Amino acid sequence: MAAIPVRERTRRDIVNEAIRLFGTKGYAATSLQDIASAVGCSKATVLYHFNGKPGVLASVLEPPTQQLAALVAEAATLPPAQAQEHAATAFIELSVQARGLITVLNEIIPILGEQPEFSGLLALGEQLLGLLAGTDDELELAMARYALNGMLAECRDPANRPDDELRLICRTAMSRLLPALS
Amino acid sequence: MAAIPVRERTRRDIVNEAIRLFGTKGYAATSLQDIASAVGCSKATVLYHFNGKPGVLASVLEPPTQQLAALVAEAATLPPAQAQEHAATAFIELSVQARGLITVLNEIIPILGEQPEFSGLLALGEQLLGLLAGTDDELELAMARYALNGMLAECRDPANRPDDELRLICRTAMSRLLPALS
DNA sequence: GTCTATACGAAGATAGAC
DNA sequence: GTCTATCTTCGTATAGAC
Repeated sequence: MAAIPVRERTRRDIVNEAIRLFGTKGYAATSLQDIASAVGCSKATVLYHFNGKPGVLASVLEPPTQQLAALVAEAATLPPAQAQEHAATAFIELSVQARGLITVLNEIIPILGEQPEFSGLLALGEQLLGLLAGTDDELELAMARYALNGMLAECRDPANRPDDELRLICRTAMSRLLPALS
Repeated sequence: MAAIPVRERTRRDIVNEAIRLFGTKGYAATSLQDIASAVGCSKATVLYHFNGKPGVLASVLEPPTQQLAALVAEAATLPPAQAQEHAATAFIELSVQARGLITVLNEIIPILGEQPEFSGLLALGEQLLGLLAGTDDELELAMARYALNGMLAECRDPANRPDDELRLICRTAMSRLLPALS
């Protein structure tokens, strides 16, 4: 097999440790020194590979962002009613599987709008809201936002809840908030 | 009229500026130096009057905490069905009126459990969940949590939305999530 | 009692040697 | 590409003037 370039190897190690630390201790409570120590390098090395702590965060959130983009893209190919159903089901699944990072997402929402690195994620969130609401009505869009934000919070609350229980709760709440859902 | 003691005057000034700054910039983004500069005193003076930055936050959150305590106490005197209705209506009103601080609350939720100064607020939140759910059923409790967390997030989202619009959204979401509500 | 001045450790970030 | 050294600012703590 081909050798992995040193550059990519170091970057990957940093991202992996950051995922682990952000998911357990949270974003704010994890220092660059924590990440550097876990990887076995210096703070300066982390900052050489990434554009500050937000840069590390952006790389950590990249995979789930890609998954969300795929979700939205696939829903766009469906007729409205099926698009709503697909968005709801797939987003619940995505959230349940990325629970650790959803906790991080909750933490950084207040600063999400300020960092241009996350404008893509914000835009995807807006598209998801439209898909879930299935209409342009302001009140229904608000219900979709309620559902999304409630889900983000629910993924955080009890850390060790069975996935199936979390799925049931999220699905029930979605069905109640969005009557058009089956 | 009686002269205000210097001690209380300084404390009040600090709390008022902290409320303003926390509400606009957020808790983490507001430094003790910011507060001290706004008041016109030194950092050390702030720390003389309050037990660190969390101490300032505790004083800032004290009025809404008292209001929440009053809400829960009054609901406890009512029969179950009316208690649920009262909890929902009064909590929506409390949240709408304290929007700026609700934003702060959202920000500090992850660290709320670690600071003993806020254990009272956490306990009140649990009691409120029980009142809203109106039952011990785990799923309905989760729906109440969903409603509460969605509301906290909704109070944050668009800063300059009319109060009445926010009330309607919160009320609609609560009614859908908690079918026992009228 | 009330406040100013000062100092400490840790954080994110940068500069420059190797 | 990685390091050490350094800078600034943060929260925090203490000594001492008034």
